[in-house]
Amino acid sequence: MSNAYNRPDQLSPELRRRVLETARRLGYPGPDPVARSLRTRKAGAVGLLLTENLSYAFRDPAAVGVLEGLALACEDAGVGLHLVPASPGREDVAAVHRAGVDGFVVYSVPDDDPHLAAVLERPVPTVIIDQPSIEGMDRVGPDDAAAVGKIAEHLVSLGHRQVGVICMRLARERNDDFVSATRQSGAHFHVQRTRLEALAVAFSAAGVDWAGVPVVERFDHTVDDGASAARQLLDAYPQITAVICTSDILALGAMAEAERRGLRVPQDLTVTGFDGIAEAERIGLTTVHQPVLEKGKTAGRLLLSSGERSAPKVITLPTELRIGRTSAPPRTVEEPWFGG
Amino acid sequence: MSNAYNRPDQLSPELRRRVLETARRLGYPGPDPVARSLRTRKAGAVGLLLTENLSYAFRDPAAVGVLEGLALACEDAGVGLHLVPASPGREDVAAVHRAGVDGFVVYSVPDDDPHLAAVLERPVPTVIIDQPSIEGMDRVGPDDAAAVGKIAEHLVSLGHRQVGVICMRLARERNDDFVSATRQSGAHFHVQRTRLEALAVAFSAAGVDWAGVPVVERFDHTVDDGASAARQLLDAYPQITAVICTSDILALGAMAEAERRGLRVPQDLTVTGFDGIAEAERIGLTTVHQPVLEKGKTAGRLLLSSGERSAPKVITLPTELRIGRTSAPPRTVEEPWFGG
DNA sequence: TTGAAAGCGCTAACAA
DNA sequence: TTGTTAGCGCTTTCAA
Repeated sequence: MSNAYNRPDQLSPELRRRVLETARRLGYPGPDPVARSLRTRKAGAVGLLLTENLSYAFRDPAAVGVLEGLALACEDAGVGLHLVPASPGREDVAAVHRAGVDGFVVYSVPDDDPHLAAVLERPVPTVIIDQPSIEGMDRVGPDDAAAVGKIAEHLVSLGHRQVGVICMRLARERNDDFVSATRQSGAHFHVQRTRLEALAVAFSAAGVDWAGVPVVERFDHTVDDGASAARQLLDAYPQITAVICTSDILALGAMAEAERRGLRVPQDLTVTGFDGIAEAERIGLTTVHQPVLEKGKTAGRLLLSSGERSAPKVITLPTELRIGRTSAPPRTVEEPWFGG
Repeated sequence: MSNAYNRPDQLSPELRRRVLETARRLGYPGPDPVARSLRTRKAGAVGLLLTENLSYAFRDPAAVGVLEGLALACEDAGVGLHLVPASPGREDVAAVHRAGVDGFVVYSVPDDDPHLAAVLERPVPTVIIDQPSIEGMDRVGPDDAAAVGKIAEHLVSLGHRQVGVICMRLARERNDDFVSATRQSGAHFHVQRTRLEALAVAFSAAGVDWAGVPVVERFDHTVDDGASAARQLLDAYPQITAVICTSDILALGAMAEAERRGLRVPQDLTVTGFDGIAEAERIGLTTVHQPVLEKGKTAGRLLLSSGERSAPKVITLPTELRIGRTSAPPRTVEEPWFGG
């Protein structure tokens, strides 16, 4: 019987036909996939753990690109992609335990996420995209430090010394405010921490006191939050000549806020992003482009080929500084004894 | 043992602790989700069948919105969302058989899709979004005929009589060309067929001979295809005053082509879309808005509550005509004996 | 070539 | 309160 469905060549066509016809007549709906999975020890699906709020994830083209790439890799391999229900608030880890999958892709979660811990307890291969960075685990992501270094270099060479930073959340607890040095160095999001550290290194090297550089954090990753962060930043530090954002989405918000205040970009204010989403390209945002589709694809392929490896693999994807129309030298300060 | 994991209240905390600790010491990774699913007859996941090419699906905000809504509904219910690997070309239906899910959501597939047939053979509840429309099955979608009727009415009242149509694919076979009457009426995509029929009814009522209205079809759903379709349409029928597109994505392409030809919209050419995606709103496209997020959410909830029903349910979502800056009365033809 | 049976790992019902 | 066992539906091995 099983043979009729799975091994057509192992029995006579005539018998196969008869078996299948009888099965249909009896209302047999075909082999049960779950029972088959139990027996064959193959679920035929890859789990995706994503603890960002879905509404923000689906509105960020960079995240959608990763998702698309992963879905493409799964499609190529003929396996399903199982989105694990998990949101930042919910502590319900059961969904991770319940997921019938052959492996997990973890996309951009904090190092202390309980869902992540649950994934790591599962006896299946796991690939991490972006963060966290865990010793001995497969990971795919850009070289954040180098990428941000390019941005910093660009700004320093333009002459910017008074800069401000807008970053995504640094921990699971909300802090829509300025960030202390402690919070920066203790950030649970590896990507954000690395980017801030790289900025600190680069600007310190240029003679800027990093302790004096304001960093504003936003929990939610939306254009509006980018705008409100820019407002908070510029209200407190109007002398800032460049706003460095750790994502294009936040940078789009900063651009909107600049316009609202009547600041021309880049003449009055320089704004930079990170990711290289289509809309950023369209408006000419100075940013770092990373190949998000490739990131998802690579992670999927890495996971699906993980049987063939023993040593953990970390794949670093290339990034490219894209200088657009939103960065320029800072405006020369009018000397007071010259002006009116 | 099972109780220790699943029914903490059925045994003493002390015993539970001891059992769990011993389990950990022995390297027991927790209950196997597949075996559990087999036993409980619950997979804890919803399947999503989407036979559109992923690259196009993820680039269309209307599709992403549906996906997001569905994912949200699943998250609320604590069940996973299983993307079934299926692309338009691939005839490999096995993935549908292999998916360990408690039900399917089918999103916008042709009525003769083999994957769809495979889904319908599975003994699990199924909800269809948009198409196909199958008697006796749960379905969620807008009233396409009424929605397109509003567009047609709007154009007729503006005075348009010479119109052209750009539509998405009408069958699984590629036909990037003009559409014959037979192909129109025999279209395997219910949504497209309905929209064309509604246009035929409305324009016929306004005294326009529908047989004389050119309809151009595109297999791939991209902005570029919209542009090439507009080119084909306007090259052959330069007298057209309005281009009706069955999606915003196609309309964006038509807009680009109009600009390329030096046609001002709406003075020289009226362009309309369908869906109401954010970018359409941003550029002021005249279109019909449909609540895509709600569509996905509603479908998910409908599926997850399908145990409580017996009669099939068809849910029609509201649509709204949004008149933007891309529609205006046709340019008055300069009478030859007046002009130069 | 065809049929029979063991057992995948779990849960739920029942026995002690 | 705790321990035992049948059986979910399949695949695969082995016997006929």
